[in-house]
Amino acid sequence: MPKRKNLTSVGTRTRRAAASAVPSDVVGLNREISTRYPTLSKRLRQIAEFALKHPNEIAIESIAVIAQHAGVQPSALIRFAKAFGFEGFSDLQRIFQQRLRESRPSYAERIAAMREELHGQRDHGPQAILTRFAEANIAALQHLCEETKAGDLDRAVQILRKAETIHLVAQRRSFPLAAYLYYALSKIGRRAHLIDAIGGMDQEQRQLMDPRDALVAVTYADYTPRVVETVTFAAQRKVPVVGITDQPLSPLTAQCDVVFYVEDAAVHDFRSLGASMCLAQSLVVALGATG
Amino acid sequence: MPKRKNLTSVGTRTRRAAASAVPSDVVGLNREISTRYPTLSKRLRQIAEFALKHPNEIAIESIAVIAQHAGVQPSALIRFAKAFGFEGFSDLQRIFQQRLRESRPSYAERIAAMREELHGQRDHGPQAILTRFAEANIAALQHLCEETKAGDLDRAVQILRKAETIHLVAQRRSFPLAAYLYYALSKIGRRAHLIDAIGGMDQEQRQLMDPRDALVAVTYADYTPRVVETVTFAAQRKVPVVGITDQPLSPLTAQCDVVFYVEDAAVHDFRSLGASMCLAQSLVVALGATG
DNA sequence: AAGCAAGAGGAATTTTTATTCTATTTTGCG
DNA sequence: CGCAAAATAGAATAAAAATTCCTCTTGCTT
Repeated sequence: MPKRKNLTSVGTRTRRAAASAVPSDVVGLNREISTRYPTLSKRLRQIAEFALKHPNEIAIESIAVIAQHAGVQPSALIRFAKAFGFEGFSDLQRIFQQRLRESRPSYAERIAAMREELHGQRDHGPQAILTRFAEANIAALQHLCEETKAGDLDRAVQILRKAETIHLVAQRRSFPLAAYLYYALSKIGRRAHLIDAIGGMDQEQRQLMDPRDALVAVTYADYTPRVVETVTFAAQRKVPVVGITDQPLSPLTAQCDVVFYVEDAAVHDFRSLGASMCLAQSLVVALGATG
Repeated sequence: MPKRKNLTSVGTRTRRAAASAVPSDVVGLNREISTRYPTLSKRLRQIAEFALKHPNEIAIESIAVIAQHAGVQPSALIRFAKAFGFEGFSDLQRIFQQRLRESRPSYAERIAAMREELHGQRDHGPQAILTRFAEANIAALQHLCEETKAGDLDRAVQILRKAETIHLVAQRRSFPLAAYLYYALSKIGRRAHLIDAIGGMDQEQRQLMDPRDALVAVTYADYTPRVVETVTFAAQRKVPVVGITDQPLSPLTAQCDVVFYVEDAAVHDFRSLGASMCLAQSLVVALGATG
C-alpha cells in the first residue's frame, strides 16, 4: 500500500498543506472542521457534523461501523480525512483517540470529583459556581414537577386558549420571562402583547386589555408594584389572569384565576429563572399542541 | 479461524464459565482481575498490572502496540483474555472501549433514553409536557456542566472583569438572556448596555462599543444576522467578545475570544433557555464574587 | 442542452491486525 | 536431579480492516 498510496495522495496533501497545517489535536481539528464546513461537499458536511457530534465513536469504532452510523460510505470517510490533510482515515482517527487516552477519569469519577470540589466550599471558581447553579436548577425543576398540579395547568391552558390576545407583564428580574413568552406565543401563532413599560407607557398599554383576552403576570419578591397594579387593573376589568409567583403570600394569589408557585434555584442571593422558564415553555407548548 | 478456534477454546471457556460469569463491564472485570491475580502465572500477572494501570491503552491500541508497551508477546495477551473467559483479546478489549464510549454519553443519547423512560405515558396533556421539559432541561444542565471547560469560564470572567462597560446583544429567542444579563450585571454594580435594537437603532447602539469594553453575544440557529453583524463589528474594533451559541459551526465561533456551546433542551421544536440562563447566571455570579 | 468536472458509491485489493500452532523454556514436584 | 506439566515466544495463518480504483451520478458552465 505505501507505494501506491504515496503516489496518489501526495497531490492532495500538498494542496491542503499549502493552505494550513494539519491539525494535531482535537481542538484544532474541530476548529478546522468548523471553519471549512461551508466549503465542504454535501457528504463531507454530513461527516463533519457526525464527527463533531460523536467524537468517541470516531475514536473507537472501525471505519465500517462509523460509516454505517453516519449513513455514508467508508470511502467517503477516507475522502474526508484526506480533505483535511491526513494520509488516510486512520491518521485522523488517531487524533480522536489521543483525546480519549488523555481523558482519564470516567463519568462517575468526574461527577464525584465535582461534588468533592463543591463540598469543600473553598472553591469559588467559575466552574464550581456553574456546577452549583446547575445542581440547584435541577433540584428546582424536580420540585416544580412535583408541586405543579395538573388541574392548574389545564385551567391555565384553557384560559390562554380562549384568549383573543394574550397580554404579558413582568418587570426587572422576571422580564426575560415575559420576553420569552412573547416570542414563543407569537411563534405558535397567538396574538401576544408585551406590556414592557417602554417609555413609561405601561398605563396606556394596560388599556388594551379586554375581558375576551387574558393576562399572564410574573412577579417575585419583592413584587414590582407596576406588575401588581397591572394585575389589579386586569382583575377589575374581568380579564382572566394567569399568575406566576414565588409563594402563596404573594399579592398575586388573590387576584389571579390560576396561580403557579415556582421556587427557582438560588445561589448567592441570585435567583435563577430556569424553573420559571420551564413552566412558561410548557404552557406555550401545551397551548400549541391542543389549541 | 472460527472453526478451529471454537474447537480449541471451548474447553477453556467452559472451565472458566463454571467458576463465574464473564464480566461485562470494566468495574466487574477489574474486580475479577484483582481477585484472581494471585493465581495467575508470571506473564499474566504482568499483563494484569498493565491492564489495571492503563485501561485507556487497552481500549484504544492494537494488540501489537499493547504487547510492546507491556513488554509481553501478543499471544500472551490472548492467553490472558481467554483466561478470563473471553473468546479472544478483542472481546476483552470491547469492555474497555465501552467504558470510554460511555464515559461521555452524548447529549442526544441521553435525551433519547429519557424519552424511552417517559414513553410509559403517551399523554400529551400539560402535565406530561411539563415533565418532559423538566427532564430535558435537567439533561441539558448536566450536559452543560460536562462540556463547559473551566478555562473558558475563567477567560470569560477575566474579559468581563476588565471591561469598563459590558455590552449585550441577543435577539428573538435569545433576547431574554440579554435582558437577564442586563438586570444581573446592573445588580452587581457593573455598567451594562443592552443593544436591544429598539427603534431600529442597533447600528447606533453598536457605536458605543470601545476596545476597553466587552461584548456578550448570544445567538442560536439560525443566527440572527443583526447579532452576527454586531459581533463582526466588535471584532473589527478589537472589542473582546464572549459568545454563547449552540454549536461549533456557528458563525460566532471564529470571531469570539471565548465561545460557549450550549445545547438547550428541546421539545416539539421549542428550545428552552434553561441551560443558557444557567451559564449566564454563573458568569455573572463568578464575576461578582471575584471582581 | 450538452459536456465537463467534481463527488459519491461500491467492489476489489492491499495492509494491518488478531489469532493459532508448535517448538522451546521454565516451573513444580517426587 | 530429572521428569512431566504448564507456560512462553515467535513464526505461520486466517480474519478484518483500511484504502484504492473504477464506474456512475450530480450539478454546473458555456
